[in-house]
Amino acid sequence: MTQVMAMAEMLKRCPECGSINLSWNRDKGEIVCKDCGLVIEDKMVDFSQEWREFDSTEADKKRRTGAPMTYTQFDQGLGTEVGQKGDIFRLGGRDRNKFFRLRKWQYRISTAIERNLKLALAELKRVSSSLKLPRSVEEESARIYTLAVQRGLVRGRSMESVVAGALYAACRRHEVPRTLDELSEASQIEKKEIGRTYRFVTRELGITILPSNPADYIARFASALKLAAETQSKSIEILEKAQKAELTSGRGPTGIAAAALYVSALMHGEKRTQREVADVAGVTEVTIRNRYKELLDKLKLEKDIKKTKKKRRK
DNA sequence: AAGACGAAAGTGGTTGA
DNA sequence: TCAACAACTTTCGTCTT
Repeated sequence: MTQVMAMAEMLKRCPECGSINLSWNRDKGEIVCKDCGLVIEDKMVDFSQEWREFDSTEADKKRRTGAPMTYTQFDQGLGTEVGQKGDIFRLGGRDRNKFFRLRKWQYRISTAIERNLKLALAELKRVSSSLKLPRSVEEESARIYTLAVQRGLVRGRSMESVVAGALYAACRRHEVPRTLDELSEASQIEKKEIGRTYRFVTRELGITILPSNPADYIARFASALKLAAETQSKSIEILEKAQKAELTSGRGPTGIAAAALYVSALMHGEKRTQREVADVAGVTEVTIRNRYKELLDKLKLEKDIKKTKKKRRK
């Protein structure tokens, strides 16, 4: 018993520096150590169940309205079947005919959509869990997918690509950044295909997506590069300045985030090569260089890193 | 030798006629 | 539907450390 408690205690500590000063960003599925900046857990398990059941009596007491309503079940967890029970025998002739018709339609509609959704949601869960996406995003993407199926948007497209598109859209809406590359990796769908269906689905469904913010990527990239919290917050500062200087519009957000990180790493003497930063950000060194150069002349940051390049002549 | 830098050519997507 | 365009990539040669 004491062992269990000891383990639970350890989980609340940063494995890097031992600090207990952790902050948990539920929406992003990240636990961040406020002292050293390490992202301890961006692999969110499943926090959606708020009680535990030790036996069935207890389960019955604690459950409130049965299974939670959820879009990750094909019928949102609330199956409806027309007239299975005894109700029908209480109806007269005409009503009874109407009833049969309804039941037939119900059956047809549900089997067509249901078959598709069952498969698709299984796929969605697979991809989502391999990307360690938080539950809220999974829900959202399942909702988007369901809408897409109901509007017949899947016709002519592969189910998997629509699933990937829905996931990507959900990530963007929840400001849980995952790049197209990561989605592509997890779903085995080509990047451009995901992008295409993503645009198509969001346009058809009228989903508005805010342009993704480079700052959303910082925490994850910084953690992958093992950069200090100080460096991380500095790079966010840089990003804000860059935004004011209109350096961010039209550029790929990952490139900007990568460049900001690269610069702030230099400034704090935590040198990382362009190659390293480029790899975790999924862009090329060239892009980092371009952004980096823009940051330097537009924001006049030269003096801060002068020590590394002192006798450079134009 | 490895990293940083920049030029040139190619790719995929957006936009506007 | 097509062409112009911007952002980004790939590739490669040169310079710096």
